[in-house]
Amino acid sequence: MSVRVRFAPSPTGYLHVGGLRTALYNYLFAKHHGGKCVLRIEDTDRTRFVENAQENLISSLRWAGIEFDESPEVGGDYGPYIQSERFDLYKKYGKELVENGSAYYAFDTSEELDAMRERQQKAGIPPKYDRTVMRNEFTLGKEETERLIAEGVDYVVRLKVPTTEDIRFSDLIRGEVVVNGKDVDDQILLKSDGFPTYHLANVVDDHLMAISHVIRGEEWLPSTPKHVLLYKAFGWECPTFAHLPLLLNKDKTKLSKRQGSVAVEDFREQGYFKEAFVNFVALLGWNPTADREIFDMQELIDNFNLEKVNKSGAVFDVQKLEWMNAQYVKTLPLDYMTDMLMPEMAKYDFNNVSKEYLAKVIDLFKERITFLKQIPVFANYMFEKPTEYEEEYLQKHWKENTKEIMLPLVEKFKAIDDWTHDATYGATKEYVEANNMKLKDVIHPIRLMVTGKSVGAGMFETMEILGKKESIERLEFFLNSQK
RNA sequence: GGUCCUAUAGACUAACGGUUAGGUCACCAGCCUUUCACGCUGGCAGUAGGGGUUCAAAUCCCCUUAGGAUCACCA
Repeated sequence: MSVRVRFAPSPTGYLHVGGLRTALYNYLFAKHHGGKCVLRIEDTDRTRFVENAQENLISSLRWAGIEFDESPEVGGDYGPYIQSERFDLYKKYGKELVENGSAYYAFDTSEELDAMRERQQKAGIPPKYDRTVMRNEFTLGKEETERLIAEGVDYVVRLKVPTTEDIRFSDLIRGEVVVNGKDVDDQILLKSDGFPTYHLANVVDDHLMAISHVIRGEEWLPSTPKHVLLYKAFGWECPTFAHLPLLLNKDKTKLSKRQGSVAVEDFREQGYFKEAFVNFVALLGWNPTADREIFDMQELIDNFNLEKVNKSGAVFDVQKLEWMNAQYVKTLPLDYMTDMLMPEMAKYDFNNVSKEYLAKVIDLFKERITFLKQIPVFANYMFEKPTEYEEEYLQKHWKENTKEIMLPLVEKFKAIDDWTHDATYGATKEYVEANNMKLKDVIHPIRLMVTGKSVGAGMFETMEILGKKESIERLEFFLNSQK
C-alpha cells in the first residue's frame, strides 16, 4: 500500500510550532517512503473563520521548506481539499450512518444539554450524553422523529456508541490502546447548521483521500476511539495511527501563546534560519542517533522513522534553538546569508554597502554572533565611522603616553602598500618588539580608535576589510582629537 | 473528578535484558588569545518510589507517586 499522509490544520490565524512539527513529521514520513503528503484545510467551524489564515499557514509551511503534493493550491485527484467545499459529502455520509443504525437524530437545545451536564455534575457522575432520557430518536420514537424533521426543527446527528464494548486500536507510537464504550460520549457528527464536526469530516476525508497513516498530535488520542467506531460503522479500514508527543512550555504544559512565541512567523521574524528552526523542531521528540545534532532537510528525510519517535512530551527550549542558529551562522553559504542580510541594511541607514563588502563582514563576524541580523548592530563600525567611544574602554587603555606610542605606529601603517592582515600585523609586531612592549599594549588603543568599542573581531582582519584609507583616517582623526 | 497518555541530569535525548548509563544545550573550571566570541580539554548532574519476573532490569509486569492530554453543536 502506498503511503499517503495529510496535515489537516484548521485556519485559525497562524501556524503553531506544534503544528509545524506535525506537518514536518508527516512530510518527512511521506518523503522517506516515496509517498504523498496532502494539505487539507479543516474549516468546518464557521464561527472561527479568520481572514487570510490559510494563506498565512501555507506561507509559513513554505518558509520551512514543506511543500505538499496535493493541497487547495496545487490541487490533486482527491479534491477539493477544503472541507467547507465538501459540505454535501458529510451530510450524505451522516445520513448513511443513521440509516444503518450507527447514528441517530437528537433534538436537544444547548440549554437542555447544559442542564443535563449540571445534573450529572451534581450527582458526581462524568458528563456524558444520556440517550435514554434526552430528546432523541430513542425516547421520541420513529414517528415523532420524522415529524419533527419534516417540520424543520433543528436537529443534530449523534454517534451511537456501544455501551459496554471495548474499543481498541493500535498506535505506531503508543502501542495498543483500549477504551470502553461506556467512557465514550455519543459525539455529535452533524451540527444543527448542517456542518459536520471534526470527527465525522476527518474520518470521511481520510478515507476518501486514501490516507494510509494519520500522524497527528497527542491531544487527539482521547477522541480516536470515536474515529475507530466511525470507520467500523462505515465498513472502512482504519488508517494506521501515530500520535505525536506534545510540545511543552517550561512548566510542562502544552506549548501555548501565554508563555512566549508559538507562531512560526514570530521565530522567522526574530531572525532564526529556517534550516536551524526545522532542524531543531525535528529533533524535539525524535532522534535518529543521538551522536549528532545538525541535519539538513534531506538528511532528516533519509533518517526519519516513526518508530523512533518518543512517547513523552518535549519542552521547547529556546536556549538550544539559539545555539543551533549560531551553528548555522557559522556554516551556511556566505552568498545565501549575504542575500538575506542585504535588504536589512537599509533599515539601519547603511545604504551604500556592496554585496562583496557585506559578505566579507559576515565572514569576519559569523563566529561571534547568533543571528545574522546582529551584524549591523554588533559590527556597526564596519559601515560607519565610530560615532562614540566606549568610556570605560577609553579610560582603561588610553593613558597619557598612549598618543606618543601610537603616533610612530600609525606612520608605519601609512607606509604599507599592500594593506593586509599580515602586513599590519607584521608592522605592529615589529614595532612593539623594537620598543619592548607587548602586542596587547597597542592593540587595545588601535581597537578603540578604529571601532570605538571594546569588543569585536580580530583587529588586523578588521582593518584589512575596512581598508587602508578608512583605517588611517580613523586613527588620525582620533589622534588629532587628543591633546 | 472520569478516561487516556507519559516518566533517563535544569532542557533535548542514546540504550530496543548484560555499557564504568553515552551525546547535545545550559552551567562551572582550564587551555587558546588581541577584546568578545568560536574552538579545545575537563567537570557538575540522571534511570521518580516500591514490589515482582530473571543468572542479569533504565529496559518486561504490577502498584504508588508525579506530570500531561482530554471530557463542546472547537479543531
